[in-house]
Amino acid sequence: MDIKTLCLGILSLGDATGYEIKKMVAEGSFSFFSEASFGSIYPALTKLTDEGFITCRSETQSNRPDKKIYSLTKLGVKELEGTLEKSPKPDKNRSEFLAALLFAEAISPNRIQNLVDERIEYHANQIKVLEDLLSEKPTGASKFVIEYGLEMQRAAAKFLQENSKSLTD
Amino acid sequence: MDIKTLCLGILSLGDATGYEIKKMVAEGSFSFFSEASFGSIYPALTKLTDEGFITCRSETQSNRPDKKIYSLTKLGVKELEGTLEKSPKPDKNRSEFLAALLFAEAISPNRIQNLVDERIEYHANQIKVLEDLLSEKPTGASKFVIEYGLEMQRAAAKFLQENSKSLTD
DNA sequence: AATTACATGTAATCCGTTACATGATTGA
DNA sequence: TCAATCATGTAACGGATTACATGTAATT
Repeated sequence: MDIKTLCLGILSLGDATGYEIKKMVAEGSFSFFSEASFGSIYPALTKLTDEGFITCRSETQSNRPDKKIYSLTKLGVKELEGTLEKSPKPDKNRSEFLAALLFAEAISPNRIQNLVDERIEYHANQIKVLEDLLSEKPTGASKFVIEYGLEMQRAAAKFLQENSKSLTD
Repeated sequence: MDIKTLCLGILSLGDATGYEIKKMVAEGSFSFFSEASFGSIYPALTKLTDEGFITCRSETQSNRPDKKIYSLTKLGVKELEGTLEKSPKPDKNRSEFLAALLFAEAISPNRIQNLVDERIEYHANQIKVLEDLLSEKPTGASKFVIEYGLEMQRAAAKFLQENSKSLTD
């Protein structure tokens, strides 16, 4: 999913500024399947405005740049609908941990137990973050996505705990 | 993980040509956490050779370009060891499916059931692919990684089946 | 007859990050 | 006092994909 679609989608949930979009992508339920920096979000919003998919109104502020609040237009809704009709692309899961396991086997076998231990802690952290998000009582798809993430983290942690000994002996 | 490290790691499992590395990354147990195209693999191998981390011997073939078989050097082993000492970076999981769910809720709610159905089929396919890999009787970390992937796919499919109704009502 | 597998490599292009530029306010 | 939050935006740079270039042999 490109950043323009991501912005369109986030704006479908409500008006927002570029700064707010960045925050949602960095911290909210989006953070588990997407990333984006200011350097890509701001230009995307400008382009989407030029294309007529969103509009922008400015809110004057003292001591800092004007807030630019973006809203979806009817054309933008159509565009997003069109995108949603297409089948989502397969997931991209990139795990340095799994790669490290494969390579450590030959190169430094004594590192493996260590990698697994670190990983279990990693999952514990991820679970904590997701539980915090859940405690804010999200509803609908948002809740579903967070619970999905939680389930995946728990399944991964469980698998590690039950099977890691097969790696070290 | 950058492509140079990926090549180094794959070569730690045994000598290989660029073409073979590409195949492993596209089809083997690597395909579930990494990607790379010829356009990045060939230049990476050239660079690694220049840096002394791998060596290259050519095998003449009739009717097609010489096979260039790469091997890790001692320096390359050290380099890989150094990389493995560092903690792996957090996973990157990008799922257009999850994003589509969040956005479809507002824009085309009647698409949701459809998305979920497609997704269940997607998992079924992934499971088939992984089971095929398992049927080749891998061992060690390779087996572990494939079983890990299987477990994740099954957990995802199960979650969907048990919770998707909360999305549509 | 057409596609896939084999086998390597370069160039154009895209997409995105990082760093830079600017600057006030609030909390630790 | 130092970091973080708020707020936008551009330019340099990097990393990787796609398409191009070349050509045989086996399979469908």
